[in-house]
Formats: sequence, structure tokens, C-alpha cells
Amino acid sequence: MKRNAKVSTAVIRRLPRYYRHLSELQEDGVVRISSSGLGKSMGLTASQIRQDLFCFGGFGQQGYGYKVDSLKEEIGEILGISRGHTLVVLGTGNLGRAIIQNFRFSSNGFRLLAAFDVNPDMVGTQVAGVPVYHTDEMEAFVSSRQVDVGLLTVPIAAAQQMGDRLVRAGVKGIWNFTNYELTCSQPGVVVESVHFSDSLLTLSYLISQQEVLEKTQEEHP
Amino acid sequence: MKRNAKVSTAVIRRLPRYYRHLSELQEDGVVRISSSGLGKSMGLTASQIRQDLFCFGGFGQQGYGYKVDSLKEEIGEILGISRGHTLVVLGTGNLGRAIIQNFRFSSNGFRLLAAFDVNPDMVGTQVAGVPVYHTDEMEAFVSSRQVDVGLLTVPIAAAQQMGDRLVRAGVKGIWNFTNYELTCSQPGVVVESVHFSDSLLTLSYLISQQEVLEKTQEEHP
DNA sequence: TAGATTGTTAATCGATTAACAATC
DNA sequence: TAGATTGTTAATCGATTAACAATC
Repeated sequence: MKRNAKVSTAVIRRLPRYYRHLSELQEDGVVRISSSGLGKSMGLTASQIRQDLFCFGGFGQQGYGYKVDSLKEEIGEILGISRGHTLVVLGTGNLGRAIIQNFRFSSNGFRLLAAFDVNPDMVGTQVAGVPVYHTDEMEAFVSSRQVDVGLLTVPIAAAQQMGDRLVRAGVKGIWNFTNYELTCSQPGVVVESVHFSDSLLTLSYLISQQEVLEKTQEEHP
Repeated sequence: MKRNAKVSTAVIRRLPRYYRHLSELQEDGVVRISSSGLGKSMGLTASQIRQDLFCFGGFGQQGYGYKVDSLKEEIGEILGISRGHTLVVLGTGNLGRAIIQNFRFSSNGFRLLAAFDVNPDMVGTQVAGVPVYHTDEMEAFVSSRQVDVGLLTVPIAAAQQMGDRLVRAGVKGIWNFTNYELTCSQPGVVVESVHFSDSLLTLSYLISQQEVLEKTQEEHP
């Protein structure tokens, strides 16, 4: 793998999509794929795919294309899937529990070690085999087990404070599901947010545009 | 509001963030904000904010800045928050139920009318006051009530098929929570996806980079 | 009025696309 | 070998930043 000078976030955000598409191709028994073939199925240009992969080195063979297996493997490596990252969940409300029960952490190279909550009804129980401890024990757990990531699903009012605690406890990243824009002063700690609200409002904008468009067409056919 | 020629997706994706930040400012009792002030708190340049807003028209006052209330109002209007959009949920598994119970649809201008599932244990029940019907009844419901959006939380294997059914039933948009990249042939129908996996893998990449960086620093201090 | 800050055009920067030699 | 397709550089396009006149 090439020493990656500086990869733009646009490229980084496409890497998981490549990985996902290659996994699907693999399941479908496809052995080789060209940049134009992959581009067609993903809605990207062949040129862009080659340019993206070029950031990390040459994974293909001229005149042949890319081997699905090994390209998937390489991109997985770039994404850090085999690094054995660990995470804990903060907050075991509806959303926290749903993610614990549904999300395939291991397919993404993560091990979910524990969950934490302040609710005495939850503390001491298990969710899908994952033990729930009291939030007071979070710091000790995270630092002794060197946990990489904290998944935040606490109420929005507690989000920033809990984020700060995670950072102080030594996590490398926060996966933020609260609808709050965490600020993280600590350099070297990454915050990645899933903002449901932003996503729905984007959809709202797009269908509103569509509505206006259709109305205009009715008036001026 | 200006006739918006063609607004780039980069701008569109920032609109919900503006809306969110303006709401927070409003709650904090802030009355006016300058582009540089807003930029500082959001990590954007003042120039970019003015350029973004310029896509839709002049909302500020020279020498003064922007009134938080009215700017929030205007952006909400652009996003279609007051259009009374409606939606239904497909799939009432852990994730579907968690979203129904947790997500503040009304704050985003949506009314959640019903949920659908094939599981006989769910059909006929309510989740947070939302009635659950059998999926067979979805088409009739969506077309008679002119539902705007279908939220997909069905198992991945059923995703594409259920997406197709929603489109045929006449929705304008699909909010996709399955880890499947829906293809939608129908022009005028919008698909907006929340890919947990892509988000976590991006985080995985970023912390892996950080790990490499720190290791290098240890070796060459 | 003087100061501040927008609206808006121009300049710069970065990302995408095109092109083509290298080579499997 | 001929054909195909990559790796990689150059050209283009679009998004961000800078600048400044307009004006509150």
C-alpha cells in the first residue's frame, strides 16, 4: 500500500461504499471487475474509481481489471477492519438497545465490549449478550481495556458532558447518535456523527423541490 | 425567496446544519448573528455562509447581520418543514420501533401516520401511539392517504422489493435505513440513506490513521 | 456620519473527468 | 500479437475563498 499523502474526505467517504459493493459482488460470485463495470453499478465514472484507488496504490492489473476478492481485502485493510477495534455503548435507551441488537459490529471489524447506563433497571442486565454497567464505571473500563470508540446514544442534554468524559477516559473516536453537534477540543480524537434529523431534512428539501417542479409542469405543460 | 437556479448538494447538506445551529442559538436567546459569528461556531468561513444563503436570496441586513428567528424560519421554509409531509414506517423490528419511539418527526415537519409489518405479533398493536398494520395493506394506505415518504427498516433481503412497492404505491421519497444501496429507476422519487456501516467504517479509517500517526511519532520523536 | 456587515462578483483552490502511455 | 484496461498526468469543472462596493 502506498504512503497516502493526503486523502480527501470525499475519497474516504467513498471507501465504505466500495467495500460494500465489492462484498455484494463477492457474494454474487463475481471474480473480476473493471473500473468501468464497478463505476456503472455505483453511479461513478471509471476515471474517478481509478483515481480514488490510485491514492492508495495499484490494486489492479492492466488489461484485466481488479480481482474482487483482493480489492475488497485491500480496501478493508485501508479502512482498518482487521485492526481489532473495540467499542462500548453509552446509553441503553430504545436506540442504544436497537443498535446493540441489530448492528453487525463484527462485520465492520469492531468488538462491542460493554454498555453503560445510569438507569438502575438496566444496570446489571445484558442486551443481546452485552453486559450493561453503571455509567460511573465507564472511565475505569475504557482506560483499563483501552477501548477505541464510544458510541453515544445518551439524551441530548447529556451528550457533550458524556463526550468529554469519553475523551478524558482515552477513546480515539466517538460515534455520535445524539442530535447534538459535539465539539471535541482534544486533538487526535475523531467524532463521527449520524444525524437522523439532517438526513430527513435533506429528504424533505428534495421532495419539496420535486413538488414545486411537478406543480410548475402542471401549470405550464 | 430567490428562484434557485441549481443548488449543489454540498449546499443542501449544510442547510439542516444551519437550521440546527440556529435553533440552538434561538434557545440560548441569541437575537442576531453575523456570518462570521455563525461561521466560527460551525467551523465554516463567513464567506461560505454568505455564499450558501445567497443561493436562496438575501436574508440579512448589511451592517447588522442576520436575525436568528427569521433566518431559521426562512431556512425551515426552504427545507419544506411547513409543508406537512407525511410518512409511514416499513418494518417494526428493534430499529423501526426505536425510531418510532425516539425520533421527533414533528420537529422536522413530518407526521408519522402508520407502521407496517408482516409479523402477526406486531400487526394490530401500537408503537408509541402509531398503529401497526399488515404490510399487505401498505399500498392501499399509501395511495389513499397520499403518503410522501416511506421509512425502510425491513431486513436487507426485503429492502429492494419493498422499496419498489413503495415507489409503485406513489411515495415521493424513501428514507432508507437498511444497509442496502437501493436503486430507484422511477424519476422524481428520491432515496436518502442512513448507512450506519459507512459511518462506522469512516470512523474506523480515521482512528486507524491516527494510530499509524502516533506510532510514527513514538518511533521518530 | 462612521462602522459594520451583507450581497455579489472575481480569484483560487481542489475534485472530477479526460487522455493516453504502459503493460498485462 | 492484438485488445483491454490500468496507472498516472493533464485539463476541466465546480466549490470555496477573497475582495469590495452597496447599504443598513
